[in-house]
Amino acid sequence: MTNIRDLAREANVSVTTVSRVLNDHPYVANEKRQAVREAIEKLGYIRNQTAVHLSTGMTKTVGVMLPFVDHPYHAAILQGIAQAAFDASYRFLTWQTNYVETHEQLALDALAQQEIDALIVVSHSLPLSAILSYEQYGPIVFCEHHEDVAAVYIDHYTAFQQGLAHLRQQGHTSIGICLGRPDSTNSLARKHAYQEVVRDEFVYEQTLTIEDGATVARRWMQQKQRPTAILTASDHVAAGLILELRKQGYQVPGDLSVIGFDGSELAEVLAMTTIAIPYATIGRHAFQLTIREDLVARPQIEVPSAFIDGTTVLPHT
Amino acid sequence: MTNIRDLAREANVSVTTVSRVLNDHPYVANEKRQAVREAIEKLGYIRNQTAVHLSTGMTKTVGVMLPFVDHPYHAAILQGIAQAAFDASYRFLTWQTNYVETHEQLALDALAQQEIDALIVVSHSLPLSAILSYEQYGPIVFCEHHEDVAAVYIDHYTAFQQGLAHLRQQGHTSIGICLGRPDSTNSLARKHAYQEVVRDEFVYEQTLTIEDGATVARRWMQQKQRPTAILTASDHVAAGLILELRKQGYQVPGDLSVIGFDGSELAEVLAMTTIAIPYATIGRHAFQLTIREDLVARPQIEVPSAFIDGTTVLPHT
DNA sequence: TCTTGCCGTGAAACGCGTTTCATAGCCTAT
DNA sequence: ATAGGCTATGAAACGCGTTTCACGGCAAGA
Repeated sequence: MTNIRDLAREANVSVTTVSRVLNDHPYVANEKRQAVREAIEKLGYIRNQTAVHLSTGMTKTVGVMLPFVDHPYHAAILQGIAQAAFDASYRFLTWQTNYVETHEQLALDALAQQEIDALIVVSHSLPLSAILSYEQYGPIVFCEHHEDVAAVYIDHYTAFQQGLAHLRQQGHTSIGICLGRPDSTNSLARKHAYQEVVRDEFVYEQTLTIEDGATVARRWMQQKQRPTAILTASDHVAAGLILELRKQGYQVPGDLSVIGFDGSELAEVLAMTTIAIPYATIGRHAFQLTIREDLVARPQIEVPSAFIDGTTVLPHT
Repeated sequence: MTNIRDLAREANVSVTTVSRVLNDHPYVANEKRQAVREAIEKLGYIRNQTAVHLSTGMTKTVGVMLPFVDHPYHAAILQGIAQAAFDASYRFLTWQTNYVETHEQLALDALAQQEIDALIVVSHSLPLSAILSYEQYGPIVFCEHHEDVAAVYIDHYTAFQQGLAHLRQQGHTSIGICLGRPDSTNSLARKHAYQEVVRDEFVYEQTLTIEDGATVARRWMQQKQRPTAILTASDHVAAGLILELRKQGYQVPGDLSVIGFDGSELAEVLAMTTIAIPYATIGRHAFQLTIREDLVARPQIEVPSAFIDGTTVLPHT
């Protein structure tokens, strides 16, 4: 592998000058610049990025801590990160944690070990304080709302309120909700909005996938006391719920009104009533925060959700 | 930042000994090992990974070139890669290329610049030869079948044959297919299987998403000459097709039989007839190939597809 | 004419962990 | 008694690009 010292020798200049040419520094005479370029061509030089990283103390790489890369919600955020990182000539390393704390720890270690310049935490299981103690090593941005932390988030409390308000407006009083991990930041906000207005609780927890939605459908069918409407925490869960019910001969929204959450393609093709979340935008903002100068001020960005009226809610009679 | 020279001074040993302790090399006396450990503790030393990378000439990182991180098919492969990489203590960098050649090039550059040790090409737009010319810089593994290239793939020709055979067995003679990018390796194999047995062609191209499936439905509804069955290249396209048709009052499989492709959760909840592909397995194998000693032999791994009988195909009468 | 100030260039230090090579003590097999 | 092998340790080289600092030259402003 030829290095810049070889180039310097070949072009009869110092390594400093070679470095300047490589980095487009202006203080290089045209003939020397030319000579260096020829040497690069002749020797087939390729810059060693690792050496650049060590020398500059930056890797131009951000880490992403997220539980699953193949769940639609997380993948959508990842896509936003990928796009913004690309635009800024950054790369991103992904830690798929499955919510296992020791795996999350590895992403934090990478930050401390200067393998990444900053970390985006999409969702986590470790306590917030444990994560924040690594802020000394580099910027950490969250995709969930926490006090006094750099974050880009949607207000799940208000979003759920919107959904609940719509159902109550349609005359529903017996309303159920599907949540993901019961103690996640988002679930707590959702449950909060729910418990404020609902007397008889129907809470289905641990619902993340289409299959989980189908499971909720089966549970609902067996219940003596049933809600007349269900607000879910994801379009996929809602889709599983709807499709399983229809498969079993029930009517949606005739027998059960359903509201999704995400605003995915799946919701669109099912003409589902849902709450749209701009996930890619969250990812983009999250990345941009990591490279923002004023990150020490721990900026917070709230992105809006949008209620989308579809055909999976009917007035309760 | 304290470094190993600080540690050496603090522990009264040489940097070599410190390095040995850090790497669990056996030739270190217990007292010295202990002294170094105490120095690490006292000074709060954290290994600089970038320096390790430069020194060893390895990054323990593989690159993944793929068009989209948020499409189910690619995300599923990514998930397999993530898992296998994790198990081997590797990391992975993702290049989301959108099939733009200049973006694909960046992943190749990263390989040449020693930013990654190996590259997994999930899907590409650049000519094969252009990609292979970078093999001199490190292992390259494909997730598509190509002659004389390290690859893990499924036989799309045979998989499609299976689907077509099933439809013909059910009496369908007027059969359509949905393809993704028309000239991709996979599409060509599929078209090949199709054209071998079908006389009147109904080929719907550029179908990748649920929405695209809905679009196919609308086209189908307007056609005078219609196929009685459609074989798709993804469950999502099939789902869009099915749901849109049902929304418009058509019967699936009464009016149109549909076969999906992927074996996704979505297919399951729709009880869709489909062809299951173990995408995560593909990802895992692909990663494992990158670190295989005998990669120069360009091993090929074919993973099997499985026909799944569902409820979206009826005999043609 | 003298002081600034910018241009252009290079030697050397810097970032930091790993690895090679030489050295020395000690034990075992011959 | 001696050659060979293993343990233990450190100096120095290595991987390689960036950056600081010092210096000479030249032009513009005082």
